[in-house]
Amino acid sequence: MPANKSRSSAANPRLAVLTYFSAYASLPQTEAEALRTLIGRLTPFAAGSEILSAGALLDTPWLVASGWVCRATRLPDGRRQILDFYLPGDLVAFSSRPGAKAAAAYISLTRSECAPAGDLLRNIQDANPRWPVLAEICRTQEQQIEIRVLQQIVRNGRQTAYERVGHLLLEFYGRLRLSGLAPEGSFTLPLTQEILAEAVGLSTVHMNRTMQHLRRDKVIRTEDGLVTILNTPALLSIAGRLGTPNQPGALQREIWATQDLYAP
Amino acid sequence: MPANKSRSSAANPRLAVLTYFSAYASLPQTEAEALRTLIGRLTPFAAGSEILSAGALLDTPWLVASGWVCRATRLPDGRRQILDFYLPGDLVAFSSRPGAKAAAAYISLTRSECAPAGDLLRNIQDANPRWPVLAEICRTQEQQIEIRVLQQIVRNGRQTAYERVGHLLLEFYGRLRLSGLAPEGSFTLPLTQEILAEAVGLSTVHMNRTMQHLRRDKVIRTEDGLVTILNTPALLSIAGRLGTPNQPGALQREIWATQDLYAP
DNA sequence: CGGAGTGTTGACCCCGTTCAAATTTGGTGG
DNA sequence: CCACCAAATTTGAACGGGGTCAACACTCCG
Repeated sequence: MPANKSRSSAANPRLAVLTYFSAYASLPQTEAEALRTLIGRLTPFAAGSEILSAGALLDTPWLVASGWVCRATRLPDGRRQILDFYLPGDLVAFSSRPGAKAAAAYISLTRSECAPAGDLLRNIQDANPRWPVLAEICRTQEQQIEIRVLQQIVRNGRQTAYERVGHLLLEFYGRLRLSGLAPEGSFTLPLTQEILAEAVGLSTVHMNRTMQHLRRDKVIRTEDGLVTILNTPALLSIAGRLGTPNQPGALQREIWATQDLYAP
Repeated sequence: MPANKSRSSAANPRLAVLTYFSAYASLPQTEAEALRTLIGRLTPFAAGSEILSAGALLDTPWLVASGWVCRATRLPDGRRQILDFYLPGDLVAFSSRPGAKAAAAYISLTRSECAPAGDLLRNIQDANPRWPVLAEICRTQEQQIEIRVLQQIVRNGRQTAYERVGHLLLEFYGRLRLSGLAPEGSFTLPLTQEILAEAVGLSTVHMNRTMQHLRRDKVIRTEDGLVTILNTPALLSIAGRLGTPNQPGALQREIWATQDLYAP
């Protein structure tokens, strides 16, 4: 197949951030401008490079403008566990808790561009923040990170390979949609299957077979680096086991209900 | 065997809290007294009762004085994943982030006694806290919770059953030692194997077999509800795969090094 | 053209699940 | 103190999900 490598939406890496932030709340003039200056100067990171190492003070946060970043831990025997992902619009190494330290290393999985977000950190730590809406968004992001981390536990602890991969793809889709990076049910996935496997606790080989399984079931399609979701209800059901409504009420509020998690 | 059921160190449930807190920092007079008043009035929770439900505002934190508490999520098909544990001395439903919501339900696994810790929350949210040392300890606890949650991901994602159980027991041991509840290498484990399995992502049956395995290898001993660690180096090696030093340097700082995590 | 990185496939096997049933433990009331 | 029952632990047998170890194909790049 010929090179259709519009691999990144690199047209304007800043657009994703703006779309993402205004998906959460409409920014007043001042704050929109503050955000735009913030992402005015971007720092590039090479694929595989460490943005912040484990144990470091979380006093130099970043805002991802393009590329994919993660938090990861390595076991003594060399195996790696990816803990969570940071996509364009996300805050990296950001903690409003003063004196907080990185519990794991932050690593840029692809080439990426990030903006130093120290201003956002200082803004949120102030009792009367200059940019209240931005502060609110930062707080929401911190909450979302916690939810994602807990979901990662459930994924790795209680779900089958098929369900894990489905849930992860759904997470990516839902998040990228907020920043306009997943138009028409498809998004660019610039990660190797090995990396996906490291996130979801599978071997590379089985990761590959599981994706094939999802393709065979016509739930997704993949071409080049593009993932297209063909059957959203099916994917939802796979990700959340919602196909089997055994327990009647009272469970919708649980975090495990994936549906409206990314629709603020 | 005759009833040797000194099941709980219920002699004085407050002692554990005090031991625990002074393990982190020596409290000045005022703060020690503040802590003692705080745990003056304890609220009992029944085994299995919900302390705070998922989605609720985290504005009513608790301090565990006795018993075991956890955070847990239930999947639509009824299976449960335990996310993390809270032992005597630990803060439950505590978040310094204003407006934070419970990402999962808090549940008392055993009968427990907790002290309302709203004062500690207000103390830490103040820019100039009345009790600086207590504030520091609360912050440390928040950091520890994050580390534990990430470790839980690695456990469920990358470790075998044998390693998971070993690591979890080691975590319990290390934490209980800080509050004086694990004298002479043994501690009371008031949880059923089903609950342990729900934490570590195993079936109840296999949880049972794995504990037998650990006993057979003379790593631990269990009698009644008491767990005794017979071979600490072996347990450390199992928990952290430290038996195979494949990767030379630079990894000690990773959070996965379990050794000194609970020796502040 | 060669080599590294990634995706794909096949064969084999073991770790952990599932489903039962048996056994032990603990609690409760007679 | 014993009978009784529910909960928890333990055991067995059979199955299958996922890991491991190869080899191979493809693309990208120097």
